[in-house]
Amino acid sequence: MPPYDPSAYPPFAVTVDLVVLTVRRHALCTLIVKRGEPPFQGRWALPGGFVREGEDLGAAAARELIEETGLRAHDPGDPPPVPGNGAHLEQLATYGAPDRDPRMRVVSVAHLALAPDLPAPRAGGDANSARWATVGELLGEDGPVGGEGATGGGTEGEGGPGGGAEPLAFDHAQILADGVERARSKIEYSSLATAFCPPEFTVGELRRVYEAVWGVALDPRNFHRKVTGTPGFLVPAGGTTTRQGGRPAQLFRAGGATLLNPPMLRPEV
Amino acid sequence: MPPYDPSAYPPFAVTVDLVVLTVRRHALCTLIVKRGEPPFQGRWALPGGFVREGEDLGAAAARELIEETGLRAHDPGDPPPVPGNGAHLEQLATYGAPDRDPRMRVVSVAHLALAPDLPAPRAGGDANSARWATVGELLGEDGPVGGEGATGGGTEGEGGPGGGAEPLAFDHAQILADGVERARSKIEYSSLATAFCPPEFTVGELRRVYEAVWGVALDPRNFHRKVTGTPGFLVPAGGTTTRQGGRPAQLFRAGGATLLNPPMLRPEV
DNA sequence: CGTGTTTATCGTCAGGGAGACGACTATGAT
DNA sequence: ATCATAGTCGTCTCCCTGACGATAAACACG
Repeated sequence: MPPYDPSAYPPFAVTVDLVVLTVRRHALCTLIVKRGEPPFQGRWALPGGFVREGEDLGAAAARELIEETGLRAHDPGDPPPVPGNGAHLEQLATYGAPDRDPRMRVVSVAHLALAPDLPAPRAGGDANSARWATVGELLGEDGPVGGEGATGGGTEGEGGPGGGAEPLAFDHAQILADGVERARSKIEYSSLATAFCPPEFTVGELRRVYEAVWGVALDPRNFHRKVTGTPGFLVPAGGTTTRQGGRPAQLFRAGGATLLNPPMLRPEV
Repeated sequence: MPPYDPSAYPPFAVTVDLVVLTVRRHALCTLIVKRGEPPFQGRWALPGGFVREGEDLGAAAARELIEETGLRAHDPGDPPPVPGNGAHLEQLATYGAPDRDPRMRVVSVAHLALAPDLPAPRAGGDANSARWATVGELLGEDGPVGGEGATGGGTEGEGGPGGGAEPLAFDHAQILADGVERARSKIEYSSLATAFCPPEFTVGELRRVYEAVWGVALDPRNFHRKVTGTPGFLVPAGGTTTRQGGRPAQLFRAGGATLLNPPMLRPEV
């Protein structure tokens, strides 16, 4: 290696971008914000921002998450003290193609956040510049889960009605795709799907999370056997609820186990 | 978000660090280089260097890999045209703690490379400033595989004889640990273990790779049944070899499958 | 040249987990 | 009362895995 040369330290800007996933109305959704300035002004993008001096990467991601959603992140290591409105946050990957930002050389450390369903997004006070979009809408994955699927309801807000919407700014479509794939694969072998649920939830609610993230229908009986039979996955919370209609369901809380062995199997094809 | 402020773009240096793993003498080994200048002068570290202007992150990692080992990286996407001396290379994670480099703010995008056994390391022409070290030696994992284990042989070179050696520079011990864990988990559900093997290899050689990476002993009969029974994992290469002694073994080549379903199960406990 | 050693490869058998699906329970809606 | 909806328990079969016996084909010795 030649001796160090000052010209060997080209300056970079470092940002964090967030793939914030949640499950809303049986569909996997992600938070997007409307860009207020060039480049890509007026286009939708993943939330994010510059890493500050003296700020750790994970801290920058957690700060952005709070700014955009109010969610407090908890580290993957320690179990969430109050799983209430905390989100799982982990590093996803880093994107640094030389031309990914026309202004300057920017390296973005993307993070993945999994959050329970939230009332409404807030974008630093600006209301309609942030929204939840279904992943299928952004990535062109057309394939509803079962009957009505993701395009149901009626208050779909803006965006294209049927087909794919305008693509995300920068390389954010790729980042989103990577984040979704990470989430889809990680709920297979970890208990991370509970991060999409409120502090107390039923087996059916957890199953609907899996169905929304994977985009498949699961057998309620086999799912129930699997999750209740995996030690440490779920612990009974005591009560029951009937908020889904039908027979009251037992309430559970996320157990201490983080790795599922054997894993949940995503149905093939 | 407040309007953009030039002070919000603190300058960073961006580097790539490499966790190059291989299997040598039944032990999982990684490439380390001796630092020639401060900080951590004289200490061992992972190979790496600064990302150049206009250079992609993956390209920088591939360039460093060639500089340090002569190995050409092939992307995970396309199958290696000639699996000869090509290495698997993928992004691992990014490390950017504010104080990880005392000189300046440095964000390092670590990459993981898996390579077949190589004759000898070369460090940009400097011979004895690079070496293969066993992962157990660097991370303090003491637990030989079966009989003699990793500390066998005699030409162990420099470094501490028995116990743990001097810790790696910077946060490279953490990076190495993360890379090893990635490799250990990824050979479970992918055919990546073949990246440790020469272009043609036997089932026994592949089994010894698994044993070295996981640090366990596997049943040869069940392993043989598993890998030969998984479609697309191995394709017969035609010949046989006896380079391991004993009955001649059939030669195989890595098949097209990249994901193993069901996965190879790492024995617990 | 036989014997032991080493490695490869084929078979067998029992146990566990998962998919498919039947049956029953408990609530609200009509 | 009846139906629709959801939850929960059981059963059955198939496949995979782990444990392990047995055979095959090379080499190293005497």
